[in-house]
Amino acid sequence: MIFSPSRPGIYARGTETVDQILKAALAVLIDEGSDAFTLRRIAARCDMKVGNVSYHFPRKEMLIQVMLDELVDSYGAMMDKTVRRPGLTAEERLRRVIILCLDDIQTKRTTHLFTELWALANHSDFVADRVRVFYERVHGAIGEYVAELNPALSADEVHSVALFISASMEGSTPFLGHGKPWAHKMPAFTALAATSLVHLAKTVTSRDLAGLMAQTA
Amino acid sequence: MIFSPSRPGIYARGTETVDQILKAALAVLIDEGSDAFTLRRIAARCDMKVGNVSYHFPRKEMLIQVMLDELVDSYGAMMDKTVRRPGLTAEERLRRVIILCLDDIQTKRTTHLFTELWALANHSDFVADRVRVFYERVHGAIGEYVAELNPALSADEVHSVALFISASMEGSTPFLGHGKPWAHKMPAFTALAATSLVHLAKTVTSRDLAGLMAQTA
Amino acid sequence: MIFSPSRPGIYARGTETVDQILKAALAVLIDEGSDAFTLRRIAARCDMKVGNVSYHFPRKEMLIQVMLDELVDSYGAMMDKTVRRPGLTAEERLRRVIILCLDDIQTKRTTHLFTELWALANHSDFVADRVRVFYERVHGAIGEYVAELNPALSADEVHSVALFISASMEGSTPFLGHGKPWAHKMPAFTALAATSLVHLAKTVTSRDLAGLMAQTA
Amino acid sequence: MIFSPSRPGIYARGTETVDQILKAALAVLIDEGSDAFTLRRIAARCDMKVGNVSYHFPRKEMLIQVMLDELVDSYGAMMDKTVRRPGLTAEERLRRVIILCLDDIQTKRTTHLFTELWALANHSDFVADRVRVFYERVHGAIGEYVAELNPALSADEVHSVALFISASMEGSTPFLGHGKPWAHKMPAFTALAATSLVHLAKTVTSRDLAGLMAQTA
DNA sequence: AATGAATGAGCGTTCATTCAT
DNA sequence: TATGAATGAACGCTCATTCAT
Repeated sequence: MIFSPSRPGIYARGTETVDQILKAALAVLIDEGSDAFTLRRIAARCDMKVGNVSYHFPRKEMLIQVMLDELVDSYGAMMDKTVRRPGLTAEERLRRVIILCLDDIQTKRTTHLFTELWALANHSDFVADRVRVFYERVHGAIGEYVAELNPALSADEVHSVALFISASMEGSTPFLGHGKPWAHKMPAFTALAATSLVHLAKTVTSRDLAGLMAQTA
Repeated sequence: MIFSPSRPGIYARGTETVDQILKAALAVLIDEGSDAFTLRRIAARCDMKVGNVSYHFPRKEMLIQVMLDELVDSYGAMMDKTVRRPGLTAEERLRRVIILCLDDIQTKRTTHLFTELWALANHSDFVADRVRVFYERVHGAIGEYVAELNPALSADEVHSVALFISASMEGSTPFLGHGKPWAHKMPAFTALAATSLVHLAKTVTSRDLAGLMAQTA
Repeated sequence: MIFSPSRPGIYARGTETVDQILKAALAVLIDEGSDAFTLRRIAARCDMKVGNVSYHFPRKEMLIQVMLDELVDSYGAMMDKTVRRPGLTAEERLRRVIILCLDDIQTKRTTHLFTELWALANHSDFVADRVRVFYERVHGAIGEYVAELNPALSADEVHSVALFISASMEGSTPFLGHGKPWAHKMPAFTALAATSLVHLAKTVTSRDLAGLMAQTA
Repeated sequence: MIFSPSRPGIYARGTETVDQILKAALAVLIDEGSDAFTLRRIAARCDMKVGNVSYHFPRKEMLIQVMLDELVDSYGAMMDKTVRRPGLTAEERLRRVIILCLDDIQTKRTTHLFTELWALANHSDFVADRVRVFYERVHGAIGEYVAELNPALSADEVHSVALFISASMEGSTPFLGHGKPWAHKMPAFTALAATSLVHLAKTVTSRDLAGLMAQTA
């Protein structure tokens, strides 16, 4: 017996196969994009036949859902593990989140994956929901530090600041992400982000968040 | 000229039919996403037959290229028109750019379009190039005001700051764009962005941009 | 130009192709049965590619519907043409209908087709409807002669007699139809049917149709 | 014995599992039609896995054969039990057969099953054979009464009359069977059939069966 | 005896593209 | 210029069957 029966399921081969399919599916999405996200390419990527992929995931939709669930979990776990270390000040923790995120954005995996997910979320309620859940977690973590650094802010204001901090980081993806035109400027970007976003978290006031209804036209 | 010289004149942009096709194509991409971006749906959208779309754009790729060229032009023109008004200070202009961008991000058109383009740019050199050209223009404009507000910065530093400002705005797309989970918080986001990014432009120093090599793991 | 442009449609080839497809589809249903009624076999039968069949009939259901509509029409036309001849008595006309039907039942086409349709009608409302419409026509024609031969019967009684006559004939299909075990006894069957059903039409009374609620249990 | 001797005993009809499968298979054929007659749906219907159905019936064909064998047996037994009662005249027995058959035809089971079998018999020798065997039995029973009621007829003539009587009844299936358009007229049909077919059996002559070669066009 | 896993063939359908009209 | 017709490839999915467990 080659595979360890560490997962649910009677036969070890089955759960191993499911893992291979999920891994291959993610790889296809990352390496070839959502246009190429077909059962045939996924099957080819893990040396299987289409029918077998269909056997384990009777609907393509199911494969996508399991894949995204695991993906969001793994990103959440990564964040928790790296950030929630004892003995660090809120400021230091916020700085670490920022650096962690921007480092991660430089990976091909994250650059490609999240741009695909943002696009898919436009027309898929399921993807939109998974993306929302993930960022709720991220914004929640960032918000904790903001609240600690700036106790005068209301919960809603804290969330707005967290949104801004997160957006400032995520917005680097199409500019400085993997393979993007200004990827080489990520060090400067990271330095600026860490400094200015931490400074913002500490100094932002309710007034800054209560501008007039912003309109130009 | 990219197109085969055997059909001269076809791509004159004023042509009624070609314009209809391009308009329909953009509408499909925005309303239905890149999965649905097929010649059939485009043709249906402008009451034509598939064959006619294929006649005017012998390769689907050509349609995408012409469409994107026009798109980038139109976005660039919009920006120029709104921003480059006489009699405004650099600070006011920068503030206006920020408000303009964030307003625009709230439209379905921009929210859907740019998320799609960021994803397509992962695997299409042409899309990547058009996106790059567009943002070069945006960053150039922003950089002008930054340089004026903060003359101590080098050209490269100005560009880094412009990148950060632009990223902070673009990053709002998947969070507060059209139909996104926190769209209702765009007013607070805009107020915060206008205040903090203008402040950043005025106060950032070379030191802020020269942090240690940012690494965690 | 090979084909005459006698049918609607801009190009003659198209309507000719549609005819070929319909002919091939019917041939597959007759020769291979409803299990083999697939686009691929239909296409193969008329030397086409699957995509072309799909082009002319975007949904398989459409192909079935057009095929059945034409089929019912053609059977109806056949019946009308052969039966409604001038200068014949009602009795002679009824006899001719019977002989015509039983002759027709001996063809492979009719034997196979109607047994398939009866089965398909169990689970397809569309097929059930087409079959019903066809037999309404048949029963109507038979009823005319019955009413003339037996003026004492009410319209409903006439219909009941027509149903019986028609059922007596149709019931021969699985026994004496093409390739069926007792096909060789069709002459005797026809003689008996012609004699006894005409006799029935002339002599049946309201009383014969008003038996007690027939139950055995 | 048709089945491979390498798995002796599997086909003992009393086996619980095999019985469940056969029952489920029949139910699928009746309720969903031959299109839906797949191992998957059969397995689902008896809460088994496809593999288990395949284990008990290594070929789908075998399942069909065993199912049909049992089916024909059960119909034959039903007929024998109900009809062969002591102390009845031949005429009364014939009347009972007619009523029994027409009652039975009104059940969903018989309506659906026999229409399916007639169609399947077109392209399956095995089905054709089972159907033939079943009707031989029916025609034999009917023929007994006909012979008794009409001793002047030869054996072949008796068979022809039995065929006609049986066909008259079976032909009601697609018209007045379960869910068919004129199901509500079955009482009148039954009354007419009982009266006229018994009358026919008693009065038919050799001459009625020896018509000219029946041909029209 | 029963099931999970896997395969290869086939299904209806959609696609971009070509070509004659 | 515009369209009907046709093609070949690919799509997600279902099927009967095989085999190791």
